[in-house]
Amino acid sequence: MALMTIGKVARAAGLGVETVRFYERQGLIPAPARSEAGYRQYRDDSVRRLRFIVRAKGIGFTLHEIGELLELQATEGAGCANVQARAEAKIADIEVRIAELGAMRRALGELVGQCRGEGPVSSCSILGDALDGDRS
Amino acid sequence: MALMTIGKVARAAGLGVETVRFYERQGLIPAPARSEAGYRQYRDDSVRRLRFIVRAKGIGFTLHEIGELLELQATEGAGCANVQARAEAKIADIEVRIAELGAMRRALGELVGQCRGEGPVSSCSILGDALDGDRS
DNA sequence: CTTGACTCTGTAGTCTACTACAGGGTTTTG
DNA sequence: CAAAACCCTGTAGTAGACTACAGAGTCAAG
Repeated sequence: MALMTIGKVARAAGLGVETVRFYERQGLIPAPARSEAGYRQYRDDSVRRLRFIVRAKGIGFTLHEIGELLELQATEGAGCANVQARAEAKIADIEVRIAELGAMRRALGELVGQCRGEGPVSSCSILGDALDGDRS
Repeated sequence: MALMTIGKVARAAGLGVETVRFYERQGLIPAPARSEAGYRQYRDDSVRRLRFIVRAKGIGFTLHEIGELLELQATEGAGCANVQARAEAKIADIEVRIAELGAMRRALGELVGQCRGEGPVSSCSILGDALDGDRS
């Protein structure tokens, strides 16, 4: 399983062939070696990289942000401080998202709790309250 | 501050006028009352609703999902069980997102930890490892 | 009472992230 | 050794979420 065609990496990563080529055009994955006939030849670390992209996308990162995350990983020797700073910024970003998702989950939890049975659903405005209440 | 024009709600919510009209077309906010001249007249709860949309969007919900969240809140009396089920599904959804963001944050944290100083950044591949390692 | 800021409807353009051909060559398999 | 299944490049179309006019009416300050 040393080298595989685009169809195989795509399937392994759960993507379409066109999407893999698209990611290559976007610079998210490096252009792979080519066979004599011009076929792309991938090694299995490409699958890892593609899976990473899929997961990051699922979490809500844009392709551009994913590109940044991948660069963090790739940046060689020099600019370690830079890499670190960017990683920290990303972490802060993620923590904000987590906190806000937590607030939303709590609000929905309360909604479910109060909705128990067949009440008048009048308290469903909790949702809005809990979520737009504090903003500072 | 009983009634305001679209420009004012837009500014209060941190959006453009066109975007507010767009959200109305999409059914995310109700069509407001109109002045004699046909101007939209908003009450300040519109600002809350718009801010909710902005925040939910920031967290990574699509407009469609936001519409669903807002419906949960709005559904009157009947269909409480339905509302509950949908809220629970949304909670499960949110928890998955939180977990994945947590994994990503931990991975980035490790990256930052190891990158401390000015090492050769060779260990930066942690990023990939931690994130695509477990998938079952 | 004019001028500039604001609003209206409606349509069209932009950006992101794909997705789908067209038209052609290559590899594999029955 | 065909025929199916793949791969190639390049272009164009789609869906979501805006964003920007055009052309016209309205309101508020000086």
